[in-house]
Amino acid sequence: MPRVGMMALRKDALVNATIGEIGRRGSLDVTVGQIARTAGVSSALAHHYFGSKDELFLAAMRAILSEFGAEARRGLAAAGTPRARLDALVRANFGGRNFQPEVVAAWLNFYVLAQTQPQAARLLRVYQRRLVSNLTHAARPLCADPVAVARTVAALIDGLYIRHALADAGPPDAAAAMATVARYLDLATGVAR
Amino acid sequence: MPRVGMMALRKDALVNATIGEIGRRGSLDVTVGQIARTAGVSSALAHHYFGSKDELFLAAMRAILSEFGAEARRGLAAAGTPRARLDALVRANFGGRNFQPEVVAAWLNFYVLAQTQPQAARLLRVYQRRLVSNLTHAARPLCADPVAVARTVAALIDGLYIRHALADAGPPDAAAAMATVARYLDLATGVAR
DNA sequence: ATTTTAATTGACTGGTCAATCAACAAAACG
DNA sequence: CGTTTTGTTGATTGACCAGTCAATTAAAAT
Repeated sequence: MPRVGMMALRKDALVNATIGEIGRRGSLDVTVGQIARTAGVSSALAHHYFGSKDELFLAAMRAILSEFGAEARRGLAAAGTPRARLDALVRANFGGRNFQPEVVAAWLNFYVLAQTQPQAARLLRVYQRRLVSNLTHAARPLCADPVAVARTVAALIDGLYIRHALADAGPPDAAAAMATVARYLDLATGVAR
Repeated sequence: MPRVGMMALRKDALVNATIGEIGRRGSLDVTVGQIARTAGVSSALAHHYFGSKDELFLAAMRAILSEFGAEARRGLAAAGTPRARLDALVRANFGGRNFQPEVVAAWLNFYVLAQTQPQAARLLRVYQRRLVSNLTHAARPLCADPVAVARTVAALIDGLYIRHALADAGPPDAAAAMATVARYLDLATGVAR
C-alpha cells in the first residue's frame, strides 16, 4: 500500500519506537528488528530510511532535544521577569516528557554515546551551551557573576536529574528538584528568605 | 604454570582490564575476549572466575566505589573542621582516578546499568546515600537545613562531574568544579565573600 | 609416588544481529 | 495503458560472541 508521503510518517514512527524500545530495555542494546516491529514495519525499512542504527538513535535524540527546545522557548516567551525566565528554563528541564523512563534512558545512553560518537558529542555540546547561555542571559540582571550562577544552575539541573531519575523509590519528583534549584537561586540572587 | 593463589591476581587483572577496555570503547560493548586478552588470560578463565560478564562489570564497579570510599575516609580523617570535612568529601569525588576517561566511562555505563540491573541499582543507591549522609553530618553545625544542603551538594557534584567529563575540550578541570561547590557552600553556610 | 586440587585453555555451540539485495506492489505520471 | 517512482519486505550473508566443556598442566597434599 505505497502511498506517497509515507516517509515522514515512517520516520516519526521509527523514532518514537526507538525511544520507546530504549526505554523498555534501558540500554542501547535494542535490535533494529525490535524497533521496526514496534513501529509496524520491517527492519529493512528502518535501514532504508536511516542507513544505520547509529543514525536512527541520533534522530531519536534530536527529537527529544528539539521537543525540549520548543518547551524552553515557550516558557521563555511567557515569562515577564528575569527570575521568571530562570524558573521557566528550570521547568523546561524537569517538565514535559523529560522524567518519563524512556526519556531518562535515552539521556543516559546519550551521555554514554557522547564519549565516542562525534555527532552525539556535538549534539550534547550544543544543548549544554544553549542552556548555559540562556541561563546566563536570564541571570544577568540579578547577580554579579551571571556566568558562574548559570553554570552552577546547569550542573544542578543535570545532577538533580540523574539523582531523581535513578532515585531509590517511586516516580521522580520534579517539584522537589525544581524547589532545590529555586532555593539556590534565592541564595545566589540575594532574595530574602 | 598453576601456582596457588593466582585467583586474587587474576581477578585483579581482569577487573582492571575491564575498566580499561570499557574506557577504551566508551561503552559496555566490550567482549569478554577483549578484556581477557588485555588481562593476559583466556576468556574461559574470565568466565571461570566471574561466572558472567555482568558479574565482571559489577566487580569493576565495586573496585571503583571502594577506591572512592577509601579516599573519602582518608580525607575525612584528616579534616579538622566541619567545613574541611565538606571540602574533603568534594575532593574525594573530583580527585583520584575519578576524572580519568576510563573511570568516567565506567560511571556513565554504571548509570545506564542501574536502570535495569538490580545489583547495580543497589550499589548506586548505597553510594548515593552514603555521600548524602556524610555531607549531612559535616554540614550539620554549619547551617539550618543540613539535609537540603547535603542533597544540593550531592547533585552539584554529579552534575559538575558529567558536565566536566563530557566537556567541550581539554581535560576535565577538577579545580574549577571544586571551586563551584565551594562557592555554593560559602553561600549556604553564610560565609562572607 | 600417587592422588588430589587449582589453574588454565582451545575448541565448540547455539544464538544473535546489522546490513544488503533483489524483487514485488501500488500509486503517480504521461 | 504503460512506465516511472515510491514504498516495502523476505531472505540471506557474514560476522561476532557469551558461555560450556573436556582436556591439560603442574603444584600441593597424602
